[in-house]
Amino acid sequence: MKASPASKSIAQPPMSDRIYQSLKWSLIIGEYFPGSDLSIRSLAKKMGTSTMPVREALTRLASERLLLSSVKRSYKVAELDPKRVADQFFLRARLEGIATRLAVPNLTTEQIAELETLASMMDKDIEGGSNENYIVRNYNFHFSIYAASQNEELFWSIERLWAQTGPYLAQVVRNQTMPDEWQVLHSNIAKAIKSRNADLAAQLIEKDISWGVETFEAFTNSGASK
Amino acid sequence: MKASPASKSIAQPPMSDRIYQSLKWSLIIGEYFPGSDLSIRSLAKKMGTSTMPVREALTRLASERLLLSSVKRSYKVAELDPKRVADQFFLRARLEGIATRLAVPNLTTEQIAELETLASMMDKDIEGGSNENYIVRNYNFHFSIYAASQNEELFWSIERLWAQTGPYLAQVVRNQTMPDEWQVLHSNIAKAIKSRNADLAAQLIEKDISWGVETFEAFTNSGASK
DNA sequence: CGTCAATATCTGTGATCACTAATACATTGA
DNA sequence: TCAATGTATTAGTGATCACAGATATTGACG
Repeated sequence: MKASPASKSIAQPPMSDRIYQSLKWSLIIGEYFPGSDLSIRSLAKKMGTSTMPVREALTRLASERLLLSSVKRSYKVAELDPKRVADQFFLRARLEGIATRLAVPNLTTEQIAELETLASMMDKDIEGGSNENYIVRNYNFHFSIYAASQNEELFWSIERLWAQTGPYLAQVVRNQTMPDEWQVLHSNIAKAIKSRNADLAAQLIEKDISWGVETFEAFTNSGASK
Repeated sequence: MKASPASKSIAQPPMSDRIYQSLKWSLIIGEYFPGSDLSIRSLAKKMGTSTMPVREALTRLASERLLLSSVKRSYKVAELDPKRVADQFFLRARLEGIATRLAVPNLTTEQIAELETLASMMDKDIEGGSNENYIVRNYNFHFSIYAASQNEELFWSIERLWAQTGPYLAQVVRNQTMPDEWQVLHSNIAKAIKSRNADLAAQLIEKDISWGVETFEAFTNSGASK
């Protein structure tokens, strides 16, 4: 890693990239709700740029199926659709299981220690009801594992799915108290990884994801589906 | 459904979309080689449009990791990288296996009959050495199966991977005679589906994909890697 | 004849404008 | 009172221009 190449400015990434990343992250952590409209001009105004880079960011997100582009009307987050959400969580379970299996032998003892501290902090987040912290730590926990799979395409595919299921998370989880059963789940995953039991770790990860489908069914059956 | 709103034109999809689809298909069928440069202006000239829609198409493709956008230099197809290609084929094998397992119970007898005729035509393509036809029919064969999985996200993920591995195909396969072992492979897949043996079908699909890794290893070991 | 610097010619990026289509709302008619 | 219609607003799309950075070319000098 060498010193900064540019002489004067710190060579920021292109504006369109920054907007793209920012929006993607907002989707992942559930800042946007299903059905939300995202207009080019209003976003451009908010970000203090022209419409061009915003438009580029939105077309990219739509191309990755993270947003919908209605024919001539504004870009929007997909509406909550049972079949679609089920498909996405099914894929997540498979891919994240695969990634975990690949990762277990690769994770260093330092990385596993970090996972353990993260897991215990997440337990505290659940007790304290701080959903915001939990969501970010949950992302970090999972994706440090998936990064260790050392398969970039796999990592990217999973992150894409998180961005797709994020708005669902916003709708269902963000304003609820988290069930106690979630406690120790991530600690157990860390434990399984520590003992280098790839099958168990993958199994637990898939179980962690299955709550999504279950919570969703409970959610739609309760008549909350608008 | 009312009459066409526009008085003269048939409401074509946006130019940027058409360019995007066209380029993606070119990638899938291996028309571009690893390392190829794709400049906005030259493509715009070739397509008879302004730079704008081309630029949009290219940023979308780059966002899906189908192209690379070098810092300030033109967009390009990724160079052949053993690790990367291996990762992609690994993922393809997993995802296409999953899709096949889901698809087998869903495929109608008519669809299976179509798969059988496609398979026999592919056998003839191999005998006749018509790689071009084989490539397109191979796409149709595989993706009629994956469509029957009825999981759009899965379908899309697989198609994305095909677009990523397409240029590799262009480099390695396009100008070679196809090995005889490929014969009957797809017929066997169709047969397994017909007998509703999902496990066997998935196994054969994964085997069909594994040639990619093997051929690649043979290719790189032969010193052909530039 | 070789090396290096100046420059000309690409590249993508971002801003601005013109255009068409779709929505919202008010006006008008029955 | 309600429905149909027309208009104003707002949406994304595409073209054009200005700009900065990277490469390739060319020229001069050692």
